[in-house]
Formats: sequence, structure tokens, C-alpha cells
Amino acid sequence: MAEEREKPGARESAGDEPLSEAFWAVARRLREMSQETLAPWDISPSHLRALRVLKRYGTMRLSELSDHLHIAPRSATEVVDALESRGLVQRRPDPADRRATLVEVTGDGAAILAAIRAARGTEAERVFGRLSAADRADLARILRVLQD
Amino acid sequence: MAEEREKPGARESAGDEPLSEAFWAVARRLREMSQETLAPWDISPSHLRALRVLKRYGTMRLSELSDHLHIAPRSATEVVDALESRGLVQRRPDPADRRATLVEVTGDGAAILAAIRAARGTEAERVFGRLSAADRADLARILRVLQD
DNA sequence: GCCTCACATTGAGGTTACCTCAGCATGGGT
DNA sequence: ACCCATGCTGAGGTAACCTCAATGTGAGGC
Repeated sequence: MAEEREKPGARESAGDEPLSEAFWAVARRLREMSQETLAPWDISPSHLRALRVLKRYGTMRLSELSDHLHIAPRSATEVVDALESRGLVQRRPDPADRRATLVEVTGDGAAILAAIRAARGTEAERVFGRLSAADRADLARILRVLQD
Repeated sequence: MAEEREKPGARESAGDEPLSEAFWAVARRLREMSQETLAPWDISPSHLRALRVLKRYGTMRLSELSDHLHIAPRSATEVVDALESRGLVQRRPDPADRRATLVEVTGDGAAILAAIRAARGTEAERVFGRLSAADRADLARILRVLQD
């Protein structure tokens, strides 16, 4: 079996691979950029996701949080442990069901969230701001189609 | 500090967040779909990436592989260990430098790669095929801009 | 020829973000 | 009163990364 690098002309059919390849390249850039943006607050993407869900939907049970995050309940325990140890959320017994624990964002958590949201906004603007208004509209429309 | 869910009208400025949010939603869908596509071959995304690099650029040293994959050399060792144990690649001493080890795709590796590429092609087509030719062209152009 | 420094790979051990399984307290229907 | 389901968490595991140090080798200087 000799050397058999990819032949450049070997594409057949429409070939949407270039599209998804480009898509992933952009995704990688966005991920790297977002990582830099997050660095000052020393918060991991997964912790941030949890915090955002809690802020967006309000106080909820651990199990509800795990549903929103698409992770196992046990894993939500870990995330909340971490956030609680940093004072960004706090646990509270559910008055309606003594088995359950409610999690809520603290003032500190809300503050950090606001700061990150601001930084994120300018970050997104730096990236997508290079597109014309028409292109942004097209992109939004196309992405909406791809989401269904 | 009372309940203070996100206020819907609280957006100021242009706000490109919806754009990146939509972008990530699509990314998630693509990732899930690609995971399903890969399932029959029981190969992880990271192993596949390594295999693809080796196929595309041909036999190379472990250190070169780690460069291509943007991972530490030590981690390339692990990936190659895994692929080699499944007979998809093989190690071979570099005749030009006895310190170095070359890695090459085996026949089995190439076969699996071809099968996956075919499945991937139809997958991408299922996703992006719903766009008109004009939209695909627009998307490609826009993504190209975002990559720089 | 010998020394020293640089380089390629790998063993040992750590981290993050997940997972499953089992155990405990509680809730709710019969 | 019983029994099963539910909510959380301790224990322990995995994948894909990492760093640090050891081993063998290459290469230039003296």
C-alpha cells in the first residue's frame, strides 16, 4: 500500500464538506476568542453555562438544572458545588419538598454574569461587526434555517 | 436581592449576541449529528481528526502530528497508541533519525476513513442541502470573511 | 574522541468535565 | 403501614487533554 495522499480533484457530487469545514474553522476561532474573554474571571465555559441558565430561568432545583444543561444530575451537583464554593450561587432547601434543593444566583454571581455579558457583547461585535448589515441579516436567516 | 430574571427589553446597542447564539445552536446540531454518524465505527472525534491529518498529509513524525492537531507531543503518543492498538495506523522508526518515530495509516485505517468520509458527505448534504444554492454561496462567503 | 546542549518520544501523575451505580431521606399512592 | 418512585450525593470510573522528568539520539565545539 503505497503513499496515497488525497487527490485534489477527487471530489464528486456537490460536496458540502467545504461548508462544514469552514463552519468549524469559524467555530474554533470563536471558541478561542471566548476563552480569552473569559480568562480574567477564571470561570470555565461549563460553569458559565450553568450560571447563565440559573439567571435566565431563575431559581430552580438541581435536577431541573441538570435537565437544562443536558448533563446527569450527579454532574449538576458538582457544578453547583464549584459555583457555591466561589459564592456565585447558593443552595437553599425547597420549602415544598424536603428532598429537593433549590439553587439561586447570588449578588456576586449576578455581577460577574453582567460583566461577562458586557465583555461578550463587545467580543461578538468585534467578530460579526466586520460583516455588512446585509450579511449579518443573511447569516441570521441562514442559521435559522439550519437550526430546524 | 429579589428574583430578577432577564428582562426581555434590556438589550442595548446592536447586540450581535443573537448571531453567535444562533451560530452555537447550529454548531451543536452539527456536532450531535456527526456523533451519530460516527457511532457505527466506534471512533472518537479526536482519533478521527488524527487519522484524517495522517491521511491528508501522509506519513509523519509524532511531533509533526502533535503540531497539526495542536496538542502536546505526549498526547499524540496516546492518540497513536489507541489507533495503533486498533490497527488503523502503525509506527515505524524514522530511517533518517533514530530518535524519531514515523506514523502511517494502514489499509484498515484508510478503509475506515473512506467509509466515514462517504457517510459524512451525505450527512453534510442533509444539513446544508436545505439551503438554496445562493444561500450556500452566501454562507460560504460570509464564513470566509469570519475566518480571518 | 569527548562534552554539552538540543530534540524525539514516553512513563508517571494530574486536571476537567463528564459518566454510572448505590445509598439515604422523603413523597405519595394503595 | 408498605412500597415504589424521586432528589440528591458519595464512590469510583473514563476520555482527552496537560506538565515534568527520564532515556536515547543528533550535532557542533574543542
